[in-house]
Amino acid sequence: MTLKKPAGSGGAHPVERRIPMRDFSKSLPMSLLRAREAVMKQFRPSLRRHGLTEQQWRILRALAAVDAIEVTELARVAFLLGPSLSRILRDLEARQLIERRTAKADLRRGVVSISQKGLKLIELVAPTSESIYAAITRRYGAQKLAELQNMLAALEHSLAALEVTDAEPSENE
Amino acid sequence: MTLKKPAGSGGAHPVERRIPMRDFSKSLPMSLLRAREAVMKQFRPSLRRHGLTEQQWRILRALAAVDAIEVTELARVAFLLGPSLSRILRDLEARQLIERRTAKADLRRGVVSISQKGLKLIELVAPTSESIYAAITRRYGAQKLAELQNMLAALEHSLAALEVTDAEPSENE
DNA sequence: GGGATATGATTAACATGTTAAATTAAAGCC
DNA sequence: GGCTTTAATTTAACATGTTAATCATATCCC
Repeated sequence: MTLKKPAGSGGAHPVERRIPMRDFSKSLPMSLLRAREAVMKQFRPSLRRHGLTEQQWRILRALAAVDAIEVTELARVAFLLGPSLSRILRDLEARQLIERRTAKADLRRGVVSISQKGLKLIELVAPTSESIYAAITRRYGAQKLAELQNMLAALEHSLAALEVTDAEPSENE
Repeated sequence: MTLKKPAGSGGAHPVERRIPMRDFSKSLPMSLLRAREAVMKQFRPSLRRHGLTEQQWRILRALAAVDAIEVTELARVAFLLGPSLSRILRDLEARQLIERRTAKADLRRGVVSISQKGLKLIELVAPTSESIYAAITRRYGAQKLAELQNMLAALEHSLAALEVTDAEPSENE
């Protein structure tokens, strides 16, 4: 709280503050960030024990749900940018958790699938993961959780319409 | 969609799939991640035009609201881990957007404040930022937005109780 | 069918996330 | 008062986020 000035406590020139702006910590991006971090904090230790990062786990899970998938589509599903995905796939392939080939019809496209070893790893991690998810659901309430996810989806949908409203007001080039 | 196998299309051994798990893309972490990304996508172009990242902007905003603040407290408020904050403060100081000193009472503690130059930058960015936030609020609905934030805060609070329920079920000791 | 253009994927470069280790200063203890 | 322990911050090391550039292949189009 303390809003007093040090009154010449360091030699540097103290500054007048107070620019009218929304309370920073209550902004929507911060609310979403904190909420997500609170959730992921529950999962990370278990993933880490199995040598997986959050993103690697997302990829393996996405792959476990299909027979094979193209890299671009995988990026969309796992919500990763191309460069991140590219690096992670390189590592997962080196660990033999996934397998890759190229599409016969279009040599530019890569096709990825999970390996037997990858499936075994998923089977090892999934029970704990599901258990944590269940605990969260119990704690917060299944009903409320569903409602929250609806509201999040609605938010996403709302903003898809705006889409990068570019251009500065005062910076006429 | 297509769930058929390539039937010997690459030489590698195709794999039996289907491990029973929640639909990955509908998980809470993914919902929160996508929602946040949809929001930040609106802000990033403007910040970028002013040479700021999302995190740098968080720090400057936090600093603009106080006269001075200790590094640890700043990390808490801006929701950044120590190492990230340490690097960013180094850069912001080099750009003369902030000023640092050490607490007289405890030489371990760093004290940070925003500079005049930093304040000017904030004044330059804030209008666009506020305008974007207003547009989001209009689009989604102020009422709904408030409710969403309440639910996010409640989620955070719920999970604070759980706090890292460690220990694997099948990995005794 | 060959050159311009577009697309899928990767690489490059820099910023941050994440955990562990190192560094420096305080506090506690005897 | 010196020694151990604790605390604040930074550094180290590696993984990912983010944008731009590169590379290879496809597609267009004349």
